[in-house]
Amino acid sequence: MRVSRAQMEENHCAILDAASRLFRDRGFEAVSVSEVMKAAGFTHGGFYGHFRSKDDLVAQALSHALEVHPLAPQSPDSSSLDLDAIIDRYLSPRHRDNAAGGCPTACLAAETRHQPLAAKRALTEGLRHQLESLGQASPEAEAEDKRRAAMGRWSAMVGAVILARAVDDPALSDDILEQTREWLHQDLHQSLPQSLFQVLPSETDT
Amino acid sequence: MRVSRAQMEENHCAILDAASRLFRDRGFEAVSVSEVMKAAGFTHGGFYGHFRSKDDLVAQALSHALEVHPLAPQSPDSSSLDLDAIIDRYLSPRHRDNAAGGCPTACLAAETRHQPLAAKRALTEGLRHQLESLGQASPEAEAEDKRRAAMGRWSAMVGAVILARAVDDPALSDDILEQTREWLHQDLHQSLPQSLFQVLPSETDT
DNA sequence: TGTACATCAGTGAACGCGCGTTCACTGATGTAC
DNA sequence: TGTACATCAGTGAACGCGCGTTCACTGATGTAC
Repeated sequence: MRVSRAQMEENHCAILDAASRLFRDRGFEAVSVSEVMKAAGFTHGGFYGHFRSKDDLVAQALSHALEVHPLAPQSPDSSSLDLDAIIDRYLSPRHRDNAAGGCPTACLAAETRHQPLAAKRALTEGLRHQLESLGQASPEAEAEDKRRAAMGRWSAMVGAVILARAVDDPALSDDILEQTREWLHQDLHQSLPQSLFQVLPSETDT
Repeated sequence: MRVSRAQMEENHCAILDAASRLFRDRGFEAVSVSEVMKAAGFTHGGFYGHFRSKDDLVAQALSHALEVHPLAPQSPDSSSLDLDAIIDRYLSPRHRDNAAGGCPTACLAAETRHQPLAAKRALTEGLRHQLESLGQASPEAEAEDKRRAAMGRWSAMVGAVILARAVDDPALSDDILEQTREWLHQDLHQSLPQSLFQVLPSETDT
């Protein structure tokens, strides 16, 4: 049952797609090689024609997921990335409930701590891009402030989705998303007129 | 080799302590029942005299860890919980590098998504306490604002530690902790003179 | 362009291994007298 | 208080199971002529 080279590449991609979804939904360890192959439409035997090991699949699937899943939808006019919209989208019940199709970082970053170097490297690379995107979308004036805000906001976004997913009580889960969302919006609109706050201390002194 | 009732309770606690450390260090799935028993100083056979299943251990160990590990050290004068100090402690390289003895939420919240109800319930309960503590330590005036800030800050703290631990590059890891720390401090000191910002808009108008 | 054959992507049975769990056994504890 | 015995916490061999991985095989693909 040999298959054309183009078909094989397509199959490889199909395996990565299936793995990416299954891993995000249930974690690296809970998903078996056989399950991934079955989800992609194959039997488990062919696996080692595509990957050296399960660890190799984990690293490639993570990298694949992070490439395919950009932080923000590429808008037509690329300069107007709306940070408010990104935050609302990310911290929505819809995203929380759709782990399989959602942000790989929120699903897999914590697990990646226990994975071999290659997976960690893939996550690190993806994280750099996410921080870059978020930094570009930040209203802060200085590059240093953009970077700081990107790291703080991204930590809060990822953390909130992780906590909202782990919690048993739906009301608390919704609240974590909603309050973190509003807290970030508040911070965002306070820091918009950045120059104002540097004037403030002298004003209060007089 | 029967053992006194008091001794048995002590042993039960020793197993929970061992499990709590091992789970935080390497995750629920990567640690076997045998390993936990060995670390506690026993053989694996005795396990089912203490727990109904591994799932039961997971839930009890998580609950135990969250009880033993309070968010803030109980200071002598309990009203002066220093939020700055809590943030610095939590987002320190020392905490990042000491997962086995660190905050259970940062280590296990993400994994708890894949665990049975009992574990989720334990985490939910622990999270409520952590949010309560953080809310009490918050400088915001209104209860609603305290709660919102507690959720936002806690998401950022947990998220930053998770990301810092997952990343391969030590410089980036340090940076995530440091920038998130400073970002939270900034937010904290901006929101301290809360009443000031309500006056601000009218002042800028004149 | 058509034929003959080597290549190799995918199949499915089989492997060793470590997991969670069970159970007959041991011997110190707790208790009845 | 001292003795005889039932209880049961902990031991360690054994279990079935699913995992990651291997390999002889199949048959369509790619190629040499």
